Amino acid sequence: MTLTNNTFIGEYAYSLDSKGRVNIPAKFRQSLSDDNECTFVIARGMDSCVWVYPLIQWKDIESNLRNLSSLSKINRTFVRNTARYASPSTYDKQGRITLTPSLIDYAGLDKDVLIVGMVNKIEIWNPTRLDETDKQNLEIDPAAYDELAKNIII
Amino acid sequence: MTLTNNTFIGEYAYSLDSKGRVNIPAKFRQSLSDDNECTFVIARGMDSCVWVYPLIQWKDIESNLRNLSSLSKINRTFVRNTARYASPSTYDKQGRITLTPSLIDYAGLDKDVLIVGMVNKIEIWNPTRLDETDKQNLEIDPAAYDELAKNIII
DNA sequence: TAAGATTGTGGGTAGTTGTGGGTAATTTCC
DNA sequence: GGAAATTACCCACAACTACCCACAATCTTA
Repeated sequence: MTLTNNTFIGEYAYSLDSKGRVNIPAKFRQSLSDDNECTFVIARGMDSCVWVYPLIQWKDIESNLRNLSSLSKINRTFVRNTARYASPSTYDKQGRITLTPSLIDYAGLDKDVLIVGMVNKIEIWNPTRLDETDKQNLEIDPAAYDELAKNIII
Repeated sequence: MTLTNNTFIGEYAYSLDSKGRVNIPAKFRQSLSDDNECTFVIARGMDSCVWVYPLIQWKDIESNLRNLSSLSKINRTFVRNTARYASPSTYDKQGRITLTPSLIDYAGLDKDVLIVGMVNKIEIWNPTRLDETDKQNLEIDPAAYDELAKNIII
């Protein structure tokens, strides 16, 4: 069975080895379209996790960044913060990508990691941190959910 | 793996040697298209860092500058400030470009430097100064930042 | 149920990359 | 014109990365 291309759902408990490699779940790899050339772009997530984009998805972001003139200070800051911690990573014959030490540190990753499908991208979490984040989000403003409900049918 | 040509992302901690040479990260060199003839143009950044453009990207900028009429004072100032400190630099067999003493001084570069991919160009920073700049940017108007983020799906 | 294929994990090796320094060619200045 | 300084080119080494192979656990299929 195959879902839509470049679409990721589900959760997997995998491990990060001593060389900073994590396996990308086979189902996720199968979902990757060929024009991605087996490559993801890893970046800082907005929560304390690692974001993993399919290459072509990232190229979209990149072309938006390219159109921001560096004359404006806010543009420079935005481009820098976005591009700085991003890097491409092609998976090896075993299906693993290599994370940078900087990202491992940022997300506080240890041996055991949780890989979460986020539809258009993938998140890599330290399980403990995800628990904590979940707890905080229980207190989410119900009004915000209502606002969201206007935009999405579930 | 091949990303888009002349596109630079990621952050690298490299060093400036006694001869004023810095390595251009291998990934950045691989991204350079052939028509650049292994040449960058180095210039003063708008923050206190060095900007490094691929040659053909710089040629674009030059032709934009050419279209600014010198009748306007702000144009004259802008063109002068941009052109004045710029100079081409071809990398050697080890992949290093040589910075001018003037630019090293301007960016306050020491032995340890941080190389940052800014999509269409590269920045070379004194790590301490980048930290300071980051802190100042925290005070940036969040509304303006959000506005920017709204137009880019990340 | 058993055999085969696939998937996740660990480690070894060869090639690449970053860094320092040396030498020859070129330029500058007296 | 010659000496000094600067620049460009080359070599060497250490650290790192990407690639390869091996194995065990899981899933699939006959």
